Amino acid sequence: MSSPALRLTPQRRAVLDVVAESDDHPTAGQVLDRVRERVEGVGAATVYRTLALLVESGQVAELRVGERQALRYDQNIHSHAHLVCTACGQVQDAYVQLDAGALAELTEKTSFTVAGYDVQLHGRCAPCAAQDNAKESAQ
Amino acid sequence: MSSPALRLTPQRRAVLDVVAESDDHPTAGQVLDRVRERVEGVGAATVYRTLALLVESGQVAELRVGERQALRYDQNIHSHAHLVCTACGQVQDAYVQLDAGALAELTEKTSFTVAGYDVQLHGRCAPCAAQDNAKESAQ
DNA sequence: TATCAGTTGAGAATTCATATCAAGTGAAGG
DNA sequence: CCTTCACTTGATATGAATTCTCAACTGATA
Repeated sequence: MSSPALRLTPQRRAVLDVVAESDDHPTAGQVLDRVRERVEGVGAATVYRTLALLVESGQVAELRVGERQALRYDQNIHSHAHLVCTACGQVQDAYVQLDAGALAELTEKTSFTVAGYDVQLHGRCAPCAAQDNAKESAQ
Repeated sequence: MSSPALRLTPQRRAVLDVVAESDDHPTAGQVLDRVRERVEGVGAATVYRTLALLVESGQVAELRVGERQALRYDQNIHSHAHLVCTACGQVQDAYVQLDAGALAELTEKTSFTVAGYDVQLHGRCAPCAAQDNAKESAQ
């Protein structure tokens, strides 16, 4: 019952690389596209399976964000915040620390073991906000 | 072009009531089940439509959380945090404020207009944490 | 070289959510 | 009281994302 011999196949290597090199929080579909640019004929199932493995082993973070459903993947596994533009759907990283004291207090009060957190700030990115203003004054 | 006369039908009333009385962040499917306990034969489309209306009018918050996909709905529309158990998927409320100063600084640095935020803390709820420990010592 | 657990890709199957559309409903005016 | 018409509804079709199934493939090991 030692380690179950996980193989680092070309497909897995490609998924790993694509995620590591992406800082735009790609969806599984986008990862699939990018993987296929490197290795021909990779199946969707393989990419989904590999992403699940990476998430399970803590090498990649899974993000649920934006107006629509698709999950997104983040190579930054440290707790951090995401700025989500509700107009264009773009997601960018941000750093907002939660107060450690408040977290400790929370843990004590709720007996919930906090492993990490994700702060999602939603609003408008600069370009979309500008566009909004333009539209508003045009009316 | 005055108010488009939104009718408060029995179906809508039921959805409204169900959400207002639920503090477990039900998914749309769960809302549908609960609504059907009150009003027979309600269609799924009606519940989805009504939930969308409620979200749009700001009476209900939409949550994207948990291991699986389905959206969840929250009758608590004030900015608050959610403790998400990564083992059982349970979601409970928590109160963790973001530092206003940090937010202001962020807005300035990124020119991102923040409309609101959602803090998701993930980890294990007390029962699941206990189960983990039990399993671990059993090995 | 035979074996076998681990992997893969195609396609089917699921799940969640939204779109379509004909039929139902009720308020307002005649 | 009856007609009209905008608003609703529910069945069903549709669509997107994800997972499942399974036969074929691969490579380390005996």
